[in-house]
Amino acid sequence: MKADAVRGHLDGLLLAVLETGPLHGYAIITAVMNRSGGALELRTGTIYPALKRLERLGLLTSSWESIGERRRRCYRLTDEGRRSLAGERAEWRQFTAAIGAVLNPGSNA
Amino acid sequence: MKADAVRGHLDGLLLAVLETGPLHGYAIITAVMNRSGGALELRTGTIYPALKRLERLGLLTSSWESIGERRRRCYRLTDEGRRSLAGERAEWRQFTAAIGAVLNPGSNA
DNA sequence: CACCAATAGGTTGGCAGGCAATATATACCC
DNA sequence: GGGTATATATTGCCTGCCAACCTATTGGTG
Repeated sequence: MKADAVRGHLDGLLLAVLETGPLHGYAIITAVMNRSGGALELRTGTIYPALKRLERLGLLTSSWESIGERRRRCYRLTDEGRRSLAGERAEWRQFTAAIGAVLNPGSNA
Repeated sequence: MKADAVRGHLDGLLLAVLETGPLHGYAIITAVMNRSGGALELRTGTIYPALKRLERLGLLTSSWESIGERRRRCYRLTDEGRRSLAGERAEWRQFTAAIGAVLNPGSNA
């Protein structure tokens, strides 16, 4: 997978892996990697600023969690985030339909 | 469709609409728009530099065509371009599979 | 005839946004 | 003590598409 591949679709990915329950940053990276079968390897420089932005937009909330001396920032979806995720999914369908139609005309896939 | 949507997939789109025969720039724009059902409206500032780049890479050749006083630059796929198109299609499948798996887990679509 | 929309080709500057690089710290195993 | 995995975070860069702009021909409408 070429670098920069998730450009424009990152928010949806982050919201999607948080749908089933709160996760911290590092777990989000591994979740995206596992779900994509290893194809998508997000970097910290990619997700931390993005998570911050999504929180500022009200789509996420975060809170510190302590495991002994260890600290994690745990992110969870807000209701607004859930609505936004639905929108991202709809946009994804339209996007793949549009590009797919040009790239593989007559495949109606 | 949000602006910037084709980011990273433009080359494939251009190669795809040229697959069935040579076209000039303006026709490429309308071809992409029609095939996508009006979803993708490319700008001249998007395609002309891209076509130039693809020609430099050897994936296209171009030639001037005159209709009376009217001039058109006609682009056609090279064999290398055809091979590249096959690659773009393969990458597109992998890309949609990866993002789709994260966005809609368990849908195996 | 004047005017406008459609057709046709092109350039330039800007900027969003993901990435590489870098930094820090704890936990665990050998 | 050293290496790897876990965990968070910032900075600057670069890619690449877009908006805005420009020129010119053609054809239709009032």
